[in-house]
Amino acid sequence: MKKISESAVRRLSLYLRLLQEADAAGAETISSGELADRGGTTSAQVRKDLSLFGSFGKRGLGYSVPELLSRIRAILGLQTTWRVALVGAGKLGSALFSYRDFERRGFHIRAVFDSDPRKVGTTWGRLTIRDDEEMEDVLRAEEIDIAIVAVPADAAQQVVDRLVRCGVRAILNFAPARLRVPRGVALKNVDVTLELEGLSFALNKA
Amino acid sequence: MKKISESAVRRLSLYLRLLQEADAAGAETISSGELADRGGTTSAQVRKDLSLFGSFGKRGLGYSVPELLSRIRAILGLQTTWRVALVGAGKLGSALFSYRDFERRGFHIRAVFDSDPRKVGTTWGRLTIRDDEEMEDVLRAEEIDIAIVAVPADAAQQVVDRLVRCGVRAILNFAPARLRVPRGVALKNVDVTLELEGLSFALNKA
DNA sequence: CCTATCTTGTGAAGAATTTCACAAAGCAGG
DNA sequence: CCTGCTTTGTGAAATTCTTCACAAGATAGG
Repeated sequence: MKKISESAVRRLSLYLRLLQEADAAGAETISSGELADRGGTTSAQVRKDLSLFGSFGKRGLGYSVPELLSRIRAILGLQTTWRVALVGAGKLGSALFSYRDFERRGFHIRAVFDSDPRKVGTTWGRLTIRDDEEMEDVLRAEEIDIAIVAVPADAAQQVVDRLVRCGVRAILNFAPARLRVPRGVALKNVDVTLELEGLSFALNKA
Repeated sequence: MKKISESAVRRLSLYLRLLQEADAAGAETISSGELADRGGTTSAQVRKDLSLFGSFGKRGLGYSVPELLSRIRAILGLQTTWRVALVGAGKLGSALFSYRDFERRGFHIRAVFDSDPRKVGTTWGRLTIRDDEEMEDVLRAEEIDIAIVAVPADAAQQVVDRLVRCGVRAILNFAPARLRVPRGVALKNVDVTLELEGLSFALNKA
């Protein structure tokens, strides 16, 4: 299969959200132009992105909202629910844990870890915070697919190494650090400072 | 001046962090190759990125760490401290508020807003949470440069409109929504669900 | 001063991504 | 069934971004 660029995947994710909104608003069909307007891109871009995976529209009519929804869900692998572990039970971990949107979109948090003995054993909702040392057992028992790393930067590489050793193949990292993972492990970074610096650049330039 | 791509700016931000690490480790000079290795890119990319803004290195020697640090800081506009407002005093807002790294990097939170009357008036450290309605006065009094939006998706556009009306020209949005801002206002989105969906795609494909 | 060794800065080549533009397909109305 | 209007899917063109490759500057050692 062709190589799909990261930006194309991001846009698919965006289209998915726009389609959900259109669906909730009762729309039956939607055109590439409408998707483009709402998503801040161009109709040609929308069609190109979709054409990477097949042809889902009807000429003259546009796309069926429910069909395109389910096509994109299938492309993104969102038809199963993913089992997620959260590493780091600090403020950020807590905020992510109680963010209900994940659940709604099929990302279920099944385990929480922290290395601080004062936190280990306390409960968050239905979950008990486990010690980092228990990671291997818990990850395998819970069949975790994806890990979210919300620990300080200087602990992040160690945590990631352990996750990889335990067989986790997708990691979302919030620590401001450039992490090494072996080929075959997907890693995404959310780096807020970096985004703020991007804004600083824009302000500085203007 | 040439147009600078968003990815180039992100990389500069990354180089800055790597340089800070190298500086802390006592390095006097660093080569494009070393920066590339640590940053996961190539030496040619590093040199191209830097060459967009000038020539800061010495042939045969590499770059002076302190000099390159201060050059990149200047490029990114990080020599002043930026005055930041946080809109939304929920869990995420709270986590962002207590993230000490922002302060250290020159982003000072000077105001916190929420629309919930039960939160308004309570204090977070040295700051009192203000009502959204007070935004205009407070933003002008505090000379806010950058706003961080951490409110639910359905409130985000309204908040952004108000911020823009109050003269804010840089916004970091955490709500899962595609927001409209007029030309001249810089907007960055941090969208965790989108990143998770990217991981889902990677897992699904493999 | 001369040679050997680095490493930068940068045109030019190459790759990837986005935009253009249009034939083909579908519908509506007569 | 024909005409007019719409919107897709997609090669080709244009643009943007990355990598290559090498001349030229800088140092060190003799």
